[in-house]
Amino acid sequence: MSENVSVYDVARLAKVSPSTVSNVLNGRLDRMRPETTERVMKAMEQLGYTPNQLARQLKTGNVPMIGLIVPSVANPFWGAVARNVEEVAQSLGYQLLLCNAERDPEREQRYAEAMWSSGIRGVIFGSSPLSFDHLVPLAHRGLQVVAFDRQSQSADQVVVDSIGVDNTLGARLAVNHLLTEGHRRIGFLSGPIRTVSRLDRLAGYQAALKNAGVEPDPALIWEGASVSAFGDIEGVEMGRAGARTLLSRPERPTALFTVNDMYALGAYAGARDLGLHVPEDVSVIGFDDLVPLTEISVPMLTTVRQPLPQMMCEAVELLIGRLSKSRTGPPEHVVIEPELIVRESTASPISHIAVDTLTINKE
Amino acid sequence: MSENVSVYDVARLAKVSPSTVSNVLNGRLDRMRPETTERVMKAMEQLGYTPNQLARQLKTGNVPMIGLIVPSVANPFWGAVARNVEEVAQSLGYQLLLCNAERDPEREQRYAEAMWSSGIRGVIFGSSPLSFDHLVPLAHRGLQVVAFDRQSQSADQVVVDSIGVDNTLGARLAVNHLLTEGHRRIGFLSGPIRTVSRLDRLAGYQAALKNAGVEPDPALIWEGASVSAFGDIEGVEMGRAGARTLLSRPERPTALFTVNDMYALGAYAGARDLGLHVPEDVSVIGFDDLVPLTEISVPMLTTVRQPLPQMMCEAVELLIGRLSKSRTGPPEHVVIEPELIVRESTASPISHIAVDTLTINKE
DNA sequence: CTGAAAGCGCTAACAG
DNA sequence: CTGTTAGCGCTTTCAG
Repeated sequence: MSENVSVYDVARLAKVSPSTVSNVLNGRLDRMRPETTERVMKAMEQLGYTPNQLARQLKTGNVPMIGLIVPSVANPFWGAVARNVEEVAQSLGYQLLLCNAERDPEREQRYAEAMWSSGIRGVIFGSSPLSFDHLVPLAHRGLQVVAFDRQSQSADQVVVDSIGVDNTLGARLAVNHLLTEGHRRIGFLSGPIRTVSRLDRLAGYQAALKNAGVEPDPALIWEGASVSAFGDIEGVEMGRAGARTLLSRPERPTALFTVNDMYALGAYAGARDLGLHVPEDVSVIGFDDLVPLTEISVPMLTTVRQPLPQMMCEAVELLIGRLSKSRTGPPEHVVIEPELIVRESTASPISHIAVDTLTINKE
Repeated sequence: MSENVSVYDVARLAKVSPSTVSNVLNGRLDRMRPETTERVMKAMEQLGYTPNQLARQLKTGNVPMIGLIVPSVANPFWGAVARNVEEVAQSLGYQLLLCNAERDPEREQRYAEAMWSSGIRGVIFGSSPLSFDHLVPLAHRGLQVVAFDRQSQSADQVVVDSIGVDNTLGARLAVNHLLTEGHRRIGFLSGPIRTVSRLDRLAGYQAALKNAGVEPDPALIWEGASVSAFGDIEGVEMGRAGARTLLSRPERPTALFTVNDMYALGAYAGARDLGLHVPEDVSVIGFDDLVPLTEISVPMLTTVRQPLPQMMCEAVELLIGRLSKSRTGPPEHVVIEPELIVRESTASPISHIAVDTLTINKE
């Protein structure tokens, strides 16, 4: 249970001064004879010395750690995000402090403040709330934030870097695919639309319909109310409920575009509840491309892919660029093109026999 | 970009001494006049003062943070673990430092050391490697560790608290269920069996068979070799490959017990690849009960549930009990009884019509 | 090439 | 009730 071996102890044993030990620690070997280095190293080993990072951090102000605030890592999507962020942060010499904020601005702020006061100077927000106003004070003090899936709006009091796919485009890709398959009554399934990403996906959905001369029917837009605090994992439940509702309408939609893959999988269940088959009776298309879930679902899910590895890599590099002062200037917004991954959950509404034989003309 | 408001600044403004400010900070209000408190508070606000946790931690040695080392949060199971750990740690005033070690002992050790040197004194290991020998030095210095799903063996050089389900029992529950359904050729599907939990599940599988007078056939045990570093998410791929292999044997198994739910879902795919149906042609039973995946899969997955919320709650309490010195003494091993959740992926091998009409006699 | 000394911001005796 | 003081363990000028 030894605790307290300090540079002084090492110094004494090696018969040098503490500052020399510090120099060894920091690789400034050019300032001393190789033999001195040697002696110091040996002493460290003998004493089982480990540098106290807290002291170092207090002194230098450098805390090699970034924060990641997500709705909930229990959601496979955010789990994957965390996994990717950790991977690249690690490779850049940073550790990851993870927080689940459950989309609660207060919690977000509390976390961000706690991070700031433990020396963390950069955080990635996965939650992408509509406004970052609650972060203004911290941002003013110098907290760097990069937002996932959210560009700061002109109305914002604080500008942040951001990274994300073009959600509007993604939604249009999805809906256009459905449209060219021949669908006209296309439902939109989502939970509370309180994030820009969801807003954008809805906008893209509506735009694509209008573009094709189809008037969006508000009755086909289902916006579930979040029930519990455990929110995210329930995309499945919400998707299921939403699908049941929409598919029970007198003139039911022939296709469902969902705000993410969990909702889509839930929609499968909802359809099944009503004795409907995917894609024969109803096409379903998701968002995210949560491999491997999308590949093992039956039928395999057609969805819009967000290339997480690249995205999170960019995000971390953006952030660390700021932290290391190697990047300054106005906020950057990296927007990535999403890709439609066509699998088995979408088909023509006319007949499930002639599925692939229709002439498909891209918009 | 202000950084550096210290207790001294506050003290000066409030016309008190730094120690008084410190006392306010630490809620020792009984040591001063209410009006003094008032003045200090006002000064803090005026200056936008935030206590520097690093300094406090350096001074007191208390770092309210615990570490969690898992194979990969991209795996929904570990994501759920992280989620639960964070939840209760948070409620006990601790934050969570998360690391993906990819089951690599070296990485585990590096992380654990980094944690130690930043003042973290307790970590939860999800990876549950076969041996904790690599942690001996840290444990000797006083690092508290609780292992998930792994009791320390007598041969261990270091004893740690642990929490986990009775994996042997879980496996027996699963296999017995299959046995009473009438299955005799039951396959075991797993990735590398290098953790006690997997070892135990295998043992339980074998024990249950023997108990029923069925000689375990080594040819029905499939132990996939881990391919990539991204390991865990690939349970699905491995399960698929394993199922294909086992189900292609001349006398193919009529049921598959998999080491976890991801493998089970992969097994679905493998069966499908061969034109086989679950559960008509082959029963599948998993482990973990990854809700909601198990409930939206088709068919819904029969599996052995690990009650994560309780388990992680226990784990964190165990750990924080040690950290706060409120618990001392020999290592504790909390073992929880797993529960068999029967859904739709298991049926009698004889006929898929008579499924539920057999006389079922529990062992 | 190496050492002495002054803090980083906070806390905790111990005096007053 | 409140102030003085001495560090926590490390880094970093600045002298030797």
